[in-house]
Amino acid sequence: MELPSSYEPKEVEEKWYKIWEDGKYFHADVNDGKDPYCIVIPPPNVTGMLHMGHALNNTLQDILIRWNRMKGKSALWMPGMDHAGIATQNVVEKLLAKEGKSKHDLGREAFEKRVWEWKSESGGMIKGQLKRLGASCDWDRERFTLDEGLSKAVQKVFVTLYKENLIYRGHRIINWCPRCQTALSDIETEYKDLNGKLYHIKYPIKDSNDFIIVATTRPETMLGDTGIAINPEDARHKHLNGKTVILPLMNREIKIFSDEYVDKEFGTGFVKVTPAHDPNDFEMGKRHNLEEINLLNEDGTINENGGKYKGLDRFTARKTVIEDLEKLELLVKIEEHPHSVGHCYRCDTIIEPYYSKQWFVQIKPLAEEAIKAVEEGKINFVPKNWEKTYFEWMNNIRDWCISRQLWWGHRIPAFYCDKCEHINVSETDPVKCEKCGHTELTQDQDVLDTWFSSGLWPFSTLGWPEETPELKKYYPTSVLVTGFDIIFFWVARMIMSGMKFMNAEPFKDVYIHALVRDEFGNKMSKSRGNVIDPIIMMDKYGTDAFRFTLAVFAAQGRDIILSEKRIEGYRTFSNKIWNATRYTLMNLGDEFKQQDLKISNLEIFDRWILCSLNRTIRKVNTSLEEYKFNDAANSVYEFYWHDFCDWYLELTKPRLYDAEADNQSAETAKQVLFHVLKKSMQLLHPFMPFITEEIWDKIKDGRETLIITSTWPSAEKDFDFTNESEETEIFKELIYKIRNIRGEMNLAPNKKANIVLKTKNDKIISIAKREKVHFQSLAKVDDITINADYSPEKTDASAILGDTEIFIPLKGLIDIEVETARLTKELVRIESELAKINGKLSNDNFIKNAPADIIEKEKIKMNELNEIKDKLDVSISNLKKL
RNA sequence: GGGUGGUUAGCUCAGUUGGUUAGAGCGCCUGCUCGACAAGCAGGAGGUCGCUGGUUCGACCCCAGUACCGCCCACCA
Repeated sequence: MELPSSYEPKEVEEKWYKIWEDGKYFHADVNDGKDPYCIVIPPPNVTGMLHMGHALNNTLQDILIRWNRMKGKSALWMPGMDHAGIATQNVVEKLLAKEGKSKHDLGREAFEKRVWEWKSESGGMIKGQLKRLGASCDWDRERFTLDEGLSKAVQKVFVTLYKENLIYRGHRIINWCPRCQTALSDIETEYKDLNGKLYHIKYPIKDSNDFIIVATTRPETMLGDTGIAINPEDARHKHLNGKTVILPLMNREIKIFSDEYVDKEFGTGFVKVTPAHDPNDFEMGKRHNLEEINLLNEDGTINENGGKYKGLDRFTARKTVIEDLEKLELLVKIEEHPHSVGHCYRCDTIIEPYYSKQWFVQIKPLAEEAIKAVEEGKINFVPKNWEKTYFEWMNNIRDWCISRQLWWGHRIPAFYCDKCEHINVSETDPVKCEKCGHTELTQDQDVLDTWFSSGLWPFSTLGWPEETPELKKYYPTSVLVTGFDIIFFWVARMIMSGMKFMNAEPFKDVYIHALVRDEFGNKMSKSRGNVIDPIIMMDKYGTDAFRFTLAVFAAQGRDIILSEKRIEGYRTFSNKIWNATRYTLMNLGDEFKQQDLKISNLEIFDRWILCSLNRTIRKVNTSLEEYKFNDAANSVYEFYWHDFCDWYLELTKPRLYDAEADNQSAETAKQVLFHVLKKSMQLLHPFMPFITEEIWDKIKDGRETLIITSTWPSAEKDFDFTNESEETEIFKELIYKIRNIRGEMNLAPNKKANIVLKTKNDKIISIAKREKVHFQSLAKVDDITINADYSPEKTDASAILGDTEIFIPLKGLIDIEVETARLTKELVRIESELAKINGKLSNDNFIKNAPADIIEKEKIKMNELNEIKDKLDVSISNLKKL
C-alpha cells in the first residue's frame, strides 16, 4: 500500500467527522451498562464565534472524553448553548437599528420572535466550528438554555427558592447600564482604572458666611444630595454636627450628620451623601433616614428631580454643573484623581449605581453548602490553588441581583394581582390571585439573569426536574473544564444549585485552565486586533497539529502564550507520524498478518522499544489522570519521534532491506513495527483524532474505527525489558560518540570509517560484535576492532565512554586543531565536574551527613572521571607531538 | 488596600518528594537528495535558573527579604 509522502489534513478531517457523526459514535447510551464518564460543555453563547479560549477549552474536554471512551467508559459529552440574554439582544437590536427600528417599534412579542428567527438563521455558528475542531459531543442530546425542559427547571428553581424566602424583591442600589438599560449583577460590572477628577465644591452653611468643602468624582450627583456626613471623632468638624447647609444649584437645605463610615484622613472630611446613586451613601441614608432622590432616567439622562438639568445626559450634566458652580464661585479646585470605575461587561458603558426595585437571591445559605462541598473534598479544584479564590469569594458573597430589564430570556414567573397587588409565584402560571381570587394578573416584565439558567446546566441538561435515567447515571458529572474567568459567574453557581437541588455536587473535579494570550503576552481581544483565529490555524496546519499544540501548552497554572510557530512545529509532527506509517506499510508486504508477539523471537531493540512503549503508556495515563495534558502530549511525542522514528525505525532497516537477512528477524521486526504503530495511534488519538483515525483505517485488521475500539493501551508486564533497555542506551551512546567525531571532523557521510574499541567491558564487547550491522548503518562504520591493548596512532581521533576508549584512525584526514579543541572541551567539562566532586568528598560534613549511597555514588563517579581525564590527557598530549 | 501567579538558552516554555552533565520546540551555525519524511537526517553553539541573604553536607527546587511584570477582588467620597 502506497501513501502520499505528506499528510494532507483537509479531506481527512471532513471525511472522518462525518463518519463518526453519522455512525453515532459520539452517542452515549444510558443503557450500555458501562461506567459513566460525563462532562457538560461550558455552553458557548448562541452569538459566539470560536476563539482561542473555546479552542483550548474544548480540545481539553475532547481529549478527556475520547480517552475515557476508549477506556470503555460510557463517555457522555453533553453539548449545548446559552441564550446569552444581553449579548444576543444586543446583536438583534443592532440589526434592527440598521433598519432604522428599535425593539419598541416591534413590541415585545414580535421582538422575541425576531430573536428566535435570528437564532435559527445565524445563531450557533460555533457549533460547526466545534465540529471542525473534532469535538466529539453527543449532539443528539444538544440543549439550549431556553428549551422547554430547561425553562421548566428554571421555573422550578425560582419557585422553590421564592417559597423558601431565598428569592425576594426589593429596592436596592444596583449596577445599571444606561446603554443596555438593565440592571447587572455585581460581577457583571468590570472595574477599570481611569484618570478621573476630584472636584472640590463649596456648600454654604445656612445663616452664616461660612461654608464647607466637599469633594466628589461625580459632581452631577450633588443634585440628589440629601445630607452631609462627617466622622464623629473629627475634631475639626465636630462643632458643625447638626447644622444645615444649602445645597448649591438646587437650593435645598440638607443636614450635617456624623457617621463612622467617613474617613477623617481622606479629602476634606465632609462627604456629600447621595443615597440614590451610591451604595455607601445609600447605607448611610438608611441609618439616618435620608430621602432617596433618584436623578436618572433609565437611559442615563437627568430626570425631573434634577431641576434645570433635566434632559441632559449624565456627562453633559456633569460639565454643566461644573460650569455653573464656577460661575457661582463655588468650585474650589479640580484635582487629578485616578480611580476605578465600573463598566458594563457586555458593552463597556460606564455603569451607574442606581436605586431600583429588583429581584434578588439571598445567597448566603446556598453559599454555605457550596463552601462545604469543596472543603469536604467532594469537589476538587485542579490546580488546587483556585480553591482559595473560590473560598475568598464565597465567604464574602453578596445577594445576587437576578432581574434584567430585557426581553430575551426566562421571564420571571411572578404574577402581580391587579387588584390586591399580591405576588403570585407558582410552578404553573396562575389563573387567579391566590390571595383574593381576582383573575386579572400581570406577569413581571423582567427576565432572569442568563447565569441563573446556566447555573443549573449540569442537571437541567440531564433532564431535571424529571427523574431521568440520564440524571441517575451521569450525575454527578466527572469533571468540569473551564477558565478561571467564570469561576464566580458559573462554577460557583452550579455548585450552589447542585448542592441545593440535587443534594450532590455537580462535578467531582474542576479543571481550571489558563487564558490564551498572544505572543506578546496580551489578552486576545477584538479591540486589540491581536486575535489568532483558530479556524485559520486549522486551515493552515491541520486540526490535529493545532490541538496538539494546545495540549502541549496546557501546563497548569500558567497563561498560554500562543505563537503560530509552535503550531507549525507540530504540523511537522503530523507529517512525521504519517511518514513512519508510510515506512511501515511499505515494508509489511501484502501477506502481512498481525500475530501475537512471541517473546522468544524478540531481539534486543524490539525489547527496548516495547519497554519504552510501556513507559510511555504509563506516563500518558498518570498524566491525564492528573490533568497534565502537556506531560501526556510531550511523552507520546518524545516516544514516537525520538524513540520510534529516530532509532527503532532505523534499526529495522537492515533487517528489512537486506536480502540476506534472517526471515524470522525480518518478520519479528514487522510485527513489532506494526504493534508499536497501532499502540501509538491509540495513544495519540485523544490528541490527534483525525490523522490517527485515518492511519488506523489503513492498518486496522477488523472493521471497527479507532474512536470506539475501546482498547486504550495498557502497559504489558511482559514487555518491561529493563536489561535490554540499558544495553540499548549504551549502544546509543557509542553511536553518538562516533557520530560526534564524524560530525566535528567533517567526515563525508559516504566516507566509511573503521573504529577500534579499546576495552575489557564485556557488555560493550558483546554489543559491538552483535550489532555490527547497525554500527554500519547508523554511524557509517566499516569495521570494528576490539583490542584491549591497542596503542593508538597519533592520528587517531578518540572518544571515551566510561571504561572504554573509541578510536577512529584518520591518518591524513585528521585536523589536529579541531581534534585538540574537541578533546580539550571535553577535558574542561570533566575537570570542572571533578572539581565539584572533590569539593564534596573532601568536605567532612558531607561525609558525615550525606546518605551512604550518595557518597558511594560520588566516589564511583570520581574514579570514572579520573580515568577519563587520564585518557584525555594522553590523547591530547599525543596530538601535540604531531 | 487584600489576595494571587510569574521571572530558567535569542524566542515560547518544561523541570513536586533538595543530590541531573539544568531539558524541549522554534531560531542560529556546519554537513547531508543514503530506498518513510528537506514539514527531513546527522553534528554543534548557546543558560553564574531576576537579585540579596538564610536553612542544609548539598538549593533552579525550601525559607526570608527585594526588584520587575501580570492577573483577580475591594464602597474610599
